[in-house]
Amino acid sequence: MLDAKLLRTNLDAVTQNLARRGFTLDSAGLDALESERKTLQLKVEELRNQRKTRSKSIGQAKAKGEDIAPLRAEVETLGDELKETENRYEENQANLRAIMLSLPNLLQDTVPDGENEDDNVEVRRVGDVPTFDFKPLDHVEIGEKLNTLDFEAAVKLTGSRFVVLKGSLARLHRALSQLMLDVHTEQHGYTEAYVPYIVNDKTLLGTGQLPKFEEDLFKLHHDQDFYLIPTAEVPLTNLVAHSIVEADQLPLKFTAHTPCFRSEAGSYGRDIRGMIRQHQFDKVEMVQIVRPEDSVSALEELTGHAEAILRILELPYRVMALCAGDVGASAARTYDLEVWLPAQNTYREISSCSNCEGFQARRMGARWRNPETGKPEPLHTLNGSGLAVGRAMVAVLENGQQADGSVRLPAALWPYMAGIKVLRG
RNA sequence: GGAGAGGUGGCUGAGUGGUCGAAAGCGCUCCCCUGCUAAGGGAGUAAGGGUUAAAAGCCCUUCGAGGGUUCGAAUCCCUCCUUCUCCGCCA
Repeated sequence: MLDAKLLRTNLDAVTQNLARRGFTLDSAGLDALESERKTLQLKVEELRNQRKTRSKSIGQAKAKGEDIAPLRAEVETLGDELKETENRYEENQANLRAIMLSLPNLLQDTVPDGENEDDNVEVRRVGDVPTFDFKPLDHVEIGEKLNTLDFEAAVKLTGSRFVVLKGSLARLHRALSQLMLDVHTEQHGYTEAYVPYIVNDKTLLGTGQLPKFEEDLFKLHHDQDFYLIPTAEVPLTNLVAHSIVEADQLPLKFTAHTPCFRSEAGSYGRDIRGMIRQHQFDKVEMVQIVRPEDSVSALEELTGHAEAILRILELPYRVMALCAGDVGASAARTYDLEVWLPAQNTYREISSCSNCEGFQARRMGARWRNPETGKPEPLHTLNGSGLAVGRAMVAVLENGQQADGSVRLPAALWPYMAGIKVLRG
């Protein structure tokens, strides 16, 4: 959510900024709603004030034993007018709120121009792309040879876009998430958290998945509005919802390994094959809660933390600065990490690291007490994958494959694999 | 799932349908006193919003959430959420 005051005082600048995303803000309509708001709010408050003072005078008259009947009759009509004005005010508020909740975040000036992912800007490239003296297989074929990847079983159990891992790949999947968690908690200063995988609608509103992106979520049949989490960003970031954090507590850094559930409603044609795009996948997530003045550098740091995992896994990757048209609605700036996948002969997204500034904080009511002003102010939130576990496994398999169908594992994984250094069928 | 008792400010905890945004205590901040320490005295101490160029001031809202009764609700009624105790069930 954007700062309502900014919208009132600087609507043109907001409109221009959002236009970079390709988002058209109906500034005239918003302006009209806003002036209506002002009128109605003043009226409502005036009427409430009258009712309050007169009701008090009734109380006083009663205490003195005077006749209160005429006073009561006077205030009664006031109530009707108040009710009517309040109704109009509430309707206005609901309209304004709906618009406010649907506006995306303002972009930082450093975000490159562009319409879609083709316009993203490569920031750096790390690691050497492996060369093979045979035609590299994709992870599906590798998994079949290892006899550990079973999509048919998943179809039987559930349907498409799920997977069953067995034996060494199930172990590898677990090893990867353990490694990531250990690095973030032991080397990067994150506090590990275990969180609910089901959250309510208010929590999803806080981080910005609702109300606009409900079709991407799995909703439960339940008497409350419960959803499966699409990312641990949701529960982790909302840990500070409706609270005021003392300055000396910042920054807060949380990490969690969770499954993520996405209906991916808008992507039925894409990545049909393999584990790249699933309804359920595991991810180790990092979240930072920081002072506003620290968020720009915190994004660099957090992105570095995700990169560290790729380096440890000896995977070649590149860092992309998302362009204006590709930055998610809650973010002010985003880096994607893309890992090299030999079978696709390209880099594919494996992490997304975003600075959401005060956007989520305002939705969540998450503030810190600024020592300079003594007042509670919105804090800044950041999140990033560190990393998507399934895609990391795909990358390890494809980059480590050998001519005989075996897979060489990076040394960092050996302790987590009971000493196994090479996967064989 | 069944029965019962609660949810009040940073915390503990009073609260009569009317002057209650709310006693008191703790904590915190500032000041005074005390030659250190300890103790004592005084003042202050919620959040959100509006009005304003901004501030001051003034006003509105908030006692778990949402409805209702009433001229007036922390207080009465209804629904929901949640915490605790006992029973049942279960990992």
